[in-house]
Amino acid sequence: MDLKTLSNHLGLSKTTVSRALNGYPDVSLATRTRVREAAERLGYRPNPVAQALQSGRAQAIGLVLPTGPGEFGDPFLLALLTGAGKELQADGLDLMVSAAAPGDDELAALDRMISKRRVDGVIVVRTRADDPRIHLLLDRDFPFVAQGRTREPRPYPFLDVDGVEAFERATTTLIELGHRRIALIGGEPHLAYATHRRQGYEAAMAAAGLRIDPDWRVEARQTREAGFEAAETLIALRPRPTAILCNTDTQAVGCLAAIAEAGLTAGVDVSVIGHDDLPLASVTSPPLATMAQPLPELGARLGRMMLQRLAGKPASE
Amino acid sequence: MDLKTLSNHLGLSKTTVSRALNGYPDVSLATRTRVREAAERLGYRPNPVAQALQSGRAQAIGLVLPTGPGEFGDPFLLALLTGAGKELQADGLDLMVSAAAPGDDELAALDRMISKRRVDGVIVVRTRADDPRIHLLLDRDFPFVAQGRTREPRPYPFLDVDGVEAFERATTTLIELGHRRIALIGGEPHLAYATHRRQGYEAAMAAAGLRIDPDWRVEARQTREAGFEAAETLIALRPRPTAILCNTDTQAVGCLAAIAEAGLTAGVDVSVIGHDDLPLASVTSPPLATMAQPLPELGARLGRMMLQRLAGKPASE
DNA sequence: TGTACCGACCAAACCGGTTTGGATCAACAT
DNA sequence: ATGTTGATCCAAACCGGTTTGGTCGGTACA
Repeated sequence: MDLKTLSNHLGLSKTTVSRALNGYPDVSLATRTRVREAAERLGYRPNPVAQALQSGRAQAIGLVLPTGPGEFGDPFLLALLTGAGKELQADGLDLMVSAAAPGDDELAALDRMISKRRVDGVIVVRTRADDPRIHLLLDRDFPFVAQGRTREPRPYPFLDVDGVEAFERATTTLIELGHRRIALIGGEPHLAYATHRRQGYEAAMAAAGLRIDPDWRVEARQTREAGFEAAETLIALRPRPTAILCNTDTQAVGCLAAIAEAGLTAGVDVSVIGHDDLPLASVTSPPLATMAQPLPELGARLGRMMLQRLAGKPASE
Repeated sequence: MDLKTLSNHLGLSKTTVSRALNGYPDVSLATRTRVREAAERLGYRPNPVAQALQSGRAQAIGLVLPTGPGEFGDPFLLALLTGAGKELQADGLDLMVSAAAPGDDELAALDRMISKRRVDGVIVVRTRADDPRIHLLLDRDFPFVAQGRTREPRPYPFLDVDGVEAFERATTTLIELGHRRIALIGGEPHLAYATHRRQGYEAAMAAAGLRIDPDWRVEARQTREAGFEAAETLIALRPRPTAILCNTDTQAVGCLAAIAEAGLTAGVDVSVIGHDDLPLASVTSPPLATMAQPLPELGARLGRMMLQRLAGKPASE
C-alpha cells in the first residue's frame, strides 16, 4: 500500500493525502479525517526510506561498540545500548550498531557509518583520553554525543558518570570507617574515566589531610590478571594498606584473588571496593563491595542528549 | 558529491556514470576507468538511501535483543551480535538493533522493524520453544534466520549449537570418570535449548545403561537463586548425586554456592559442570567447569545464513 | 549500396514520499 | 462589476540513485 494507491482509492491527489496525513492546515477537516481513516483501515505505512531520501534525515543513529578481543561480554555496553535504544525509539529513531575492536577497525567502522549517511548522529561510548573518534567526528562536523570527556580542546556534548564524585565518596567512606592507608589500583592514564576516578580518590585523601604514599597508587590494565599483580605489590608493602580501591570490578576480582592467595581475608585484613557493578561482583567470595553505575539510565540520557542535539539545541547536558 | 555533480564534472550523463561505476559492459573501458578515477579522487559515495529506495532493499538486517529486567548484561548476546555484525558488514549490510523485553514489547519492536521495511531480514536470537516471533515472521513471510529450533511445524532456517551433543559429551565424560549418580538442573521446558540439553543428558545415561532417578532431574529458572535452590534439593538426596550438570553457568554458580553452604566441596564431594562459558565461570571458587559456546562464531554463522537466505538460497544450514 | 548489427552513450521514467508554486472558486470588500 | 482574500486542492519538481528504451555513428555482410 503506497501513497499513490491510497490517493487513487480516495480520489485525491498524492499531495493532498500526504498533507492530510501530516496535519497541514490547508486540508479541510473533513478530508483530513477521511484520509486518516482510510489510511488506518488499509494499513498504509509511509516508506521511511523514501522519507529519508526526501528529508535527508536517516531517522537512525549509530553506535560503534568497541569490542576488544575477550571483551565481548562487556555488560556495560549492552545495558547502555538498551537504555539509549528505548529512548530513541520513542522518537521514531532506529539504532544502528557496528562492532569493531578499538583501533583502526573501529575508526573505519565509524567512518563508514557517517559517510554512508545512514545515521543522523552517533553515540560514542567508552571514550578514551585522546580519542580519534572524537577527532574524526569534530573534523567532519558530524553530530554526536559522547559518554565521557576527553582531552579534546574543542567543545562537544558529553555525558559522564561522575567518576570524581563516586571515588571521592568511596574514599571518604573508607576514611570514616577508620582507614588511613588507602591504596588505589588505577587504570591506564589514557583512559579518561580512570583519570577522573583517581582525582576523586586524591581529593578525598587531601580533604581528610591524609598523605598518599606514592607506592599506594598503582596503574594497571583492565584485566583480572593486572588487578592480581597490582594487588600483590600493594599487599607486600610495609605497612600494608588497609583498603584498596579498584578502578573497575574486573581488577577488583583479581585483587580479591591475590588477597586470598596471600593468606589474608578480604574485608577483614584488607577492604576492597570496585566500580561498575558488574554481575561478576556478587559471585565472588566474599562478595565484592562495588559502586553502582546506572547503565540503562546513562544510555537513556545519552539518547535524550542525541535527540536534543539533532533538534538543534547544542545541548551539553 | 552526488551523481549529477560528478557526471557534470565529467561531461557525461548520470546514466553512463552510474553504469560505469557498476561495471556494466556498455561503457567503454576508457570511460569506465576515467569515471572511477574521478569518483575516487572526488570522494564520491553513492547515497545508500537512494539506492535502497530504488532497489527496494534496505541493505540492513535487524536484530531484536531480548533484554529482560536484570538481564541487561547477557554477554551471550553481545558476543553474538559482534560476530553477526562483522559478517554482514563484509557484505555491506548494516545491523539495526532494537532492545526490548521478551513479551509484547519485543513483538511490537519486531513488528515495527519489519513493517517499516528498513531491514531486509531479521535474526532471531534466544528462541523459545513456542516463539511468537517465529510465528509473526512466518505469517508475514519475512526473511529471517533463528538461533535455535522451536516447536513450530513450518520449516524455517535455524542454527543451533548442538545442545544435545554438548550435554551428551559432558555426561559421558562424567561417566568415564566413574560417576554413576549424575543429576541435571535443567531449564524450564518452554526453552528450546533446555529441552535439547536434557535430551543429550538422557541419551548419554541411556547409552551407558544407567537409570535416571526421577529425583535427579529438576527444572529451574535461569537464575542463580533457582540454581541454588535446585542444588539444595539435590544435595539432600540419599544417596547423594556425585555430579550435577547445569543448564547454564548462571545456575551453576548458584549450585556451587549451595554446595559450599552445605559444608561440601565442589569438585571433591560433588562435581559441577555448567554451560555457556560466561566470564562468570572463571571467578568462582573453585573455578567452574563449563562447556564453551563459540559465540562470535555462532553469530558469524547466523550472519552468513542470513546472506544466503537473502541471496535466494533457502539455506537451512 | 542498402541494411543489419554493434559499441558507446544518453534522456526520461522510476522508486515513494514531500515541497513548491500554482489553480479554482466562493465569499467579501471597494 | 472588480479586485481581494482565504480555503482547498493539485500538477510537477525534487531527493539521488538505477533501469528502460532509445539514439547515433561506424563496421560487417549480402
